[in-house]
Amino acid sequence: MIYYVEDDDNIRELVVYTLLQMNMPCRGFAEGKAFRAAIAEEKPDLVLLDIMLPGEDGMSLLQFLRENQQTAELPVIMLTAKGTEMDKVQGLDHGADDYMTKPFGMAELVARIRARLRRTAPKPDAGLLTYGSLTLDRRAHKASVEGVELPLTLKEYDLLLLLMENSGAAFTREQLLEQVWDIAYDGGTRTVDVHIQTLRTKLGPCSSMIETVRGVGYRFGGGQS
Amino acid sequence: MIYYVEDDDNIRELVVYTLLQMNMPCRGFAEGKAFRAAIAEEKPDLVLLDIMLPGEDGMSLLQFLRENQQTAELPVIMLTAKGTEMDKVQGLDHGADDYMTKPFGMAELVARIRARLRRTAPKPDAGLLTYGSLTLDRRAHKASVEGVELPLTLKEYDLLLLLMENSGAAFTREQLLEQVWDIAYDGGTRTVDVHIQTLRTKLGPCSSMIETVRGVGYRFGGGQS
DNA sequence: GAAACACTTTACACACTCTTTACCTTCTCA
DNA sequence: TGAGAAGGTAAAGAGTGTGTAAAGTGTTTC
Repeated sequence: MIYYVEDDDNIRELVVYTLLQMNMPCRGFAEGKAFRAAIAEEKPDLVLLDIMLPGEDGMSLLQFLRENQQTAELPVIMLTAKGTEMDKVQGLDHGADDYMTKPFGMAELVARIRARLRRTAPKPDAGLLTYGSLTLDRRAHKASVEGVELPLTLKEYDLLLLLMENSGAAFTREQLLEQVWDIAYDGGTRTVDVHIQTLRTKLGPCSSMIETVRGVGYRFGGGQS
Repeated sequence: MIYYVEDDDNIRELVVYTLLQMNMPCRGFAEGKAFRAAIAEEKPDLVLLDIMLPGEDGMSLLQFLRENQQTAELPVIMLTAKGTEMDKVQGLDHGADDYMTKPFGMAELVARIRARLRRTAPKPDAGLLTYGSLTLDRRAHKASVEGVELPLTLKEYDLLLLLMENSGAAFTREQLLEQVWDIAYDGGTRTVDVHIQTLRTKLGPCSSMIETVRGVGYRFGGGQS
């Protein structure tokens, strides 16, 4: 959610409309009071501030945001007609993350907003593969069922990882040997079967997630992620 | 430390000189190759990139930075003569954090650099990493268990720091060698194991915080911070 | 120049993991 | 329904990885 404080109705509505079009939830405020009230209720992901406002100006709103712990880290972009270098330096040094002068291009505004949000966006669960109550954490290199860590060995982990990464896809024993073991298929070995077996045992309630594809090999899950 | 890639000697020297005046350590590079070499040796806190360079252009340098885990999070400001809105949008969407067009004012550049660094700067208490009764103080460069200082050697400290900074993440011996020792994996060496061993001994009651991930390497803590 | 210290290498033992083997169960198709 | 094929399961030997101690190498300090 983006909050935008701007007293000029035309500009405000144009920007709000554009952002909504770009799939960026957004609320406009004509002056500081309503903005403060909204901030108290819900924290946005980013704030766009005009500097020259009737009553309380943007600079003091910025200061207000920075002084409160809850909002001190919010990305703020100043959006204003005051365009001298002094103004920009002052805005940035007061804690703004970016400073754009009117008239500004919508595409650039959106790009700058994205650049800011990119930094604050929570990392996309880096390396977590989840399927039902089974979770595999690549970062920590471990798997768990219902929050309980599974004591997987290296090959078991690699095998489960490969299967989960390609959930729904069936693998032949040959493919599994090549990708997990890094060796060429050497004919009749039951190694894969044995590892699948121990994996299933350790998975407990989730053991049925590894399905046998008779005559072919194995597959993880039904297909939905 | 700030790295600045710019082929125009006059501009580069002017900027470098100004930044140094402002007490911002800075190194200039005339082209991508020297820059890449420097990056491999030491990571800067921020990168200033010109787009139009002889040989490899700034955009591809930006991409290079973003693709490598070690540099993916570095703040990057593009600094260029290409000033159409399209150029800016392209630069920002490729992962730049800011985009300034020449000619730019030095004061504004410095203000924008400060704004970026403000975000990445270590938080006031970020010098302290705590996990249970184990505390590591980066500022003082020492660690303690239950308030008692541990007599760690340099490598032991670096190793513990890396592990604690990435609590919950599993590292291979190879990664540890590269990041703590700054050397490429040379095959069968047990150096890491030995250091982990001495670390564990010194950690005493906290020795179990360093977990062995069999077949992979080591991991600090269970994952919760 | 010797002592102290940090770091690396080496060596060995133990424990765990992997693979093989053998036997059993289940499924398929004539 | 029965033979053969495919997969499940258990156990044991082979193989590998890690803990640990101790020796070796290099650097700093006095």
